[in-house]
Amino acid sequence: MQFNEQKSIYLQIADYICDKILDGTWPDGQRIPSIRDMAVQLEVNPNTVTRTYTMLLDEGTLQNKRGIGYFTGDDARRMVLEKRRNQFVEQDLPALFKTMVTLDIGVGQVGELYMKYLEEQNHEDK
Amino acid sequence: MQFNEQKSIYLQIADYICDKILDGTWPDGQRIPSIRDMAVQLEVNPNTVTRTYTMLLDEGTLQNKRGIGYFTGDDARRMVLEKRRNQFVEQDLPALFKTMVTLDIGVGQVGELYMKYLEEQNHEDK
Amino acid sequence: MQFNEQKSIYLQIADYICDKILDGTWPDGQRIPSIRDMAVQLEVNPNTVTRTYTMLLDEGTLQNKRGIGYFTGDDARRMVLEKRRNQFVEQDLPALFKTMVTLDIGVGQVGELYMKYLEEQNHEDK
Amino acid sequence: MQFNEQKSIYLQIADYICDKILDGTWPDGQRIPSIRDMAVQLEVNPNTVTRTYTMLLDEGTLQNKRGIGYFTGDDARRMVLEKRRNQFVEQDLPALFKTMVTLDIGVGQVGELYMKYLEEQNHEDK
DNA sequence: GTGGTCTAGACCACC
DNA sequence: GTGGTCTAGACCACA
Repeated sequence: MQFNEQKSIYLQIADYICDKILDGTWPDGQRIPSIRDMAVQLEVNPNTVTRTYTMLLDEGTLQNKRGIGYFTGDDARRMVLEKRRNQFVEQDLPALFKTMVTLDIGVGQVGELYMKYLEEQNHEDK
Repeated sequence: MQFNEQKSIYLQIADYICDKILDGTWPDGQRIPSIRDMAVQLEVNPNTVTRTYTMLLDEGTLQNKRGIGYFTGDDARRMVLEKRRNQFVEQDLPALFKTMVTLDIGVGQVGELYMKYLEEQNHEDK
Repeated sequence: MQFNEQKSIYLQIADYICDKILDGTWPDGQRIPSIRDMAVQLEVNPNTVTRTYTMLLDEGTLQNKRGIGYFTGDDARRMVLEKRRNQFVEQDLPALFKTMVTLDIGVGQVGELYMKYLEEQNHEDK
Repeated sequence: MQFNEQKSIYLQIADYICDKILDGTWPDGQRIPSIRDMAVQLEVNPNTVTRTYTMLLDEGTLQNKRGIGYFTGDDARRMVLEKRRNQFVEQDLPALFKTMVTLDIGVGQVGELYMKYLEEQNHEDK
């Protein structure tokens, strides 16, 4: 996996896991790869994965059954969705709007770029 | 000046300077406060300001006359504008779009929130 | 390590590292000493080494794996060679030539001095 | 006048003056511009010119007649020539030779570049 | 363990 | 006065 340089790796792993939960790859209560497997797969240090799992455990996004492994939480999908929605509306959007004002970029232009984006995604999926 | 905890101080100072350049407070080629003055004004260590100035010097946003002081670059405003625009179009927007798709939020809703944002700004300015 | 007084220490450390890369001591992609180790070894402050490493990182001569350490770049040797060659051909030689003209010293004399230099080096190596 | 960023301005002014002495523009004992005039002409701070003049005064390259002005020394040309020759043979050349060895550049290549250099100079002079 | 950042304070060359 | 460099020491996030 390719990691962004501007964000901690353990947080990027958390995003990766939440993506899987959101898109249905890992339904609520599903077992997820062990720390060791995940570390091998993502080519990172096991300590880094541990850090991610611990954080998501504290949030309730993951649960741990001793000696068996890690599982998604029983209400994981809803929680992730809500967390992201809050983050989006309260943090990301205001910052974005501020930039739009500074750069004098209107909603119209953003809308056009969005259409272009959706098109590109479609092409890639095919 | 109040600094955000999530971003390095020296980067926030850089943003602060670029804001000044963008809004016309410091036109192209204008002298800006000396390292010491800026440090006193922002209540940070001179070394931290030095770091910011050096970075912006390397970028070309600032220039430097020995023994005299730092000045905004001869083409500073355009450079900052372009830098921010690129950042917005190539980094911020794609991230936004990805989130919109994941959270199933449409352009319409974002547009409404934008209107609300502009309104709030208006109230604050009054 | 002994440092020259006429040049900044951090630049001399950079030269030192580039020498190691050029002579094959540190092949491309090789891990180099940590900032702390290098600082102890060269008897300078870690901040000074940090400054060197950061500069070479920006150039691409070094690369960096978070939490692990610094490494020579994947194409470090070629880059250093080219950088030095450019410096030589575009800066050093023209300055030399200008002086030769001013002082009315011909290629022949320089050639003789070069031979003498090579001889001396030979004696020292033995 | 355009100044190099890597060398102090006052030293570059000294070089400029020595060049004038060497090429005969200012013969031995000739009056040279006042500090104020030189500063205006070179677009630098008078203090900087003062520093240059003082240094050259100490060396004997310049002399000062109180209330009248600055003059080249009575033996200025020979002194400058000797100073430069020593600098060249004892400092510049060895450094250059070392680089040549490192970069594996031979006398032959340098000779060719020298011919090219002389040619370019000829074109520029015409 | 690693690097990244920040502070405090000092000295220097330079304009 | 200006910036450039260096030291000392500290704290933090990260792997």
